[in-house]
Amino acid sequence: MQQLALTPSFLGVKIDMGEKNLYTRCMNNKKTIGDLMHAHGLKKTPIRTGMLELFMAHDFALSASDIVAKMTAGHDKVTIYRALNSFEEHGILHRASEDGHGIKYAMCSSHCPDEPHTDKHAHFVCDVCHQTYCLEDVEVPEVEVSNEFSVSRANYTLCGICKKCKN
Amino acid sequence: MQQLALTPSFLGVKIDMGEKNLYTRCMNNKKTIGDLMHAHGLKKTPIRTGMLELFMAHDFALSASDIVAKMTAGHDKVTIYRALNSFEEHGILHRASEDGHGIKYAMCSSHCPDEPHTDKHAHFVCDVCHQTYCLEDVEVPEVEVSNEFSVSRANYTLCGICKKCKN
DNA sequence: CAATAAATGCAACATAGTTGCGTTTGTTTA
DNA sequence: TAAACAAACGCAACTATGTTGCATTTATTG
Ligand SMILES: [Mn+2]
Ligand SMILES: [Mn+2]
Ligand SMILES: [Zn+2]
Ligand SMILES: [Zn+2]
Repeated sequence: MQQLALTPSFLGVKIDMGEKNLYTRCMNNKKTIGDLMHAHGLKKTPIRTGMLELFMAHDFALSASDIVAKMTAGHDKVTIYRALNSFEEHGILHRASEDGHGIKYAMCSSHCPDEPHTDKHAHFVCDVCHQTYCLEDVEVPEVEVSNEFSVSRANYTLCGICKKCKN
Repeated sequence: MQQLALTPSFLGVKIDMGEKNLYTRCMNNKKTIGDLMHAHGLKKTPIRTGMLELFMAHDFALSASDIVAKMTAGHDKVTIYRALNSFEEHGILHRASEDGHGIKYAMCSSHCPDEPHTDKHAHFVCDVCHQTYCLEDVEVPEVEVSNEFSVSRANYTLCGICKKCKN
C-alpha cells in the first residue's frame, strides 16, 4: 500500500506536509489520488493529480486562481476550471459556499443599524429564477465554534425552488 | 405627511404597487425616501430615489445589474455600484448574501456522495485573509421555513477572524 | 502499437465590479 | 437668489472571475 504516490514533488508544487491528518480525507479507504480518479472514470493526469495534492496539503478551501497561482508550471486557467467542475460533479470536491449570481441587496428594516451589517434573518435563493428572498421571520440559528475563530457575523442561506417557480 | 413622494412615476421606472406592506420598511417612522437619504447626509438625486423605489417595490433582493436593467433611462453602472455601496455603508440596504472572493472548493470526505452536493457542515470565511475553512464538526442547523419554498440545500457561513490572523 | 475518449491549450468572449478624473447637480449659507 | 462646496455622475479604462468553441495532445484499453 505505497502511499508515496502522494509525494508532491510534482510540477514543482510546494507543499507543506505538516498536517498528516488531511491525508485521511482520501486515504482512509486505501485510495491513492490516482485510485480516486480512476474510481470515477477520470484520467490521472499530472495537472489533476497536482491539484488534488494541493487540496490535501491545505486546511482551507482553494479557489481557481489560488490553484493557478500555486501550480508553478503555467497551466491554462481553463484547464483548472474544467478540472474543478469535473471534481465537483464527481463528488471529489465540494464548494465551500454558494457563489451566487453577483451580490444582491435588500432594504433594511427600520431597526437596522446605520452601518454595514449582516442581518439576523436567513435568505432563500431560488435555483430556477435565482431570485433572493429575505426570510425576515427565520432567525439565523447560533452554533458553537472552536475559539480559534472569532466569529462576528453569520450567514444562513437556503436554496431550492421559490413559490413562483413551483408552478 | 404626503407620501406621494413615493409615486414611482420617476424615470419611467415601472413598479407594481401590489405589495403595500413593503412600504413599511422605510415609511413606518414617517420617513419618505428623501427624508431617509437626508437623514444619512446623502443627496436626494433622481437615480438614487429611483433605486430605492425599486427596492420597495420588490419582495426579493436586487443586484446591480437588475437595477441597471430596470432603470429605463440608461444610467452608468458605475453610478449604480457607487450608490449601492453608499446605501450599504449607511445601513439603508443590506446584502442578502456574502459575495465571497470567487468560488472556493474543498476536499470531500469519504462519506460524501458521488455527485455535486452541499455539505452538512458550516464554513468560516476570514475577513482578513479571505481564507475559507470547513468546520467539519459544526453541523448546519435546521430551521422551519414557510412551505411556499421547497428547500433542498442549506448553507451556513460564519465570518470573522481566523486563527492565523488573530496573531 | 492502434483506437478512443478524456483532457489540454489557445483565443475569444461574458459578466461583475473597481478606479481615476473631469463635469454636473443638490444643498447650504451668505 | 447667487455663490460655494461636497456629493453624485458619466466616461474610459481596467481587473477578476468564469465560460465556450475548436483543434491538438495524452491516458487508458485492447
Ligand atoms: Mn435580508
Ligand atoms: Mn466544506
Ligand atoms: Zn424561483
Ligand atoms: Zn485569516
